[in-house]
Amino acid sequence: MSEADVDRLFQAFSDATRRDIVRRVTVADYSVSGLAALYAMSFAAVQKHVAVLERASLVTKEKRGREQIVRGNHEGLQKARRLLDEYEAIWRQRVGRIADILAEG
Amino acid sequence: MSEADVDRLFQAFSDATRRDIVRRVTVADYSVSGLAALYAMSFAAVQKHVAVLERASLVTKEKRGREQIVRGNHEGLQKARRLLDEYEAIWRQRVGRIADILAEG
DNA sequence: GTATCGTACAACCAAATGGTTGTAGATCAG
DNA sequence: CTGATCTACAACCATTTGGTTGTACGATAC
Repeated sequence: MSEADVDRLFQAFSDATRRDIVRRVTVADYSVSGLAALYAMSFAAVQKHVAVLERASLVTKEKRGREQIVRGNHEGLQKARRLLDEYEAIWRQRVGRIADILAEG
Repeated sequence: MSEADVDRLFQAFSDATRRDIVRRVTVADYSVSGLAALYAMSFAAVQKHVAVLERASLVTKEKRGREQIVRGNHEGLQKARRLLDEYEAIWRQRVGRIADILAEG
């Protein structure tokens, strides 16, 4: 995963509407217009949010008749979690070093 | 934590320079100018990145003489991880429901 | 066929973002 | 005291972001 991919991933999570979309489509299927009905903004605005989530691999779209069904994509979420886990690991290493120093002294 | 706080948190993570700063200051102490020396951009630009990280609770600053020491702040990182864990939990619930339906059928 | 629905996409706009330079205030070294 | 260093912050600029409206087109309903 490139740095640009990571940028897209966290940037996608940095908007409350998009986080809400991710939650909704993980629980149930929604068409784009079904999602748009939930928010106080235009259809086109929601469409753009979905596109941002799609580029970040947090959501997939599947055509069904004239509708486009949006579904949660576990892949993107897992990537984000693994990344934060790496930072956590760096922290634990630091804490470990400090503990070692205290043990020596 | 407000939605705006979450916005700030993920937005702070959505830039490669800022992610690198977080890694660095978790491992060792850096002054702002010490960090600035690492990147091909102006001091002021790095200063702004540090400010973004500070508002997101991913970093703290502490004055030491004329320097400002930047340190990693575990609090923000933990918050981010917990948030992603919530999304993961929603996923597991979904997978569980599907498994139940399959078991019934 | 015609009207409607769901979607895509372009054009536009205001505000935020990520960068710059320049100025000014503290603090430290000599 | 003087000069160098570290930081803060304002002003500015180009690009991106998050929103809007309008247009066009495929799929569905009647």
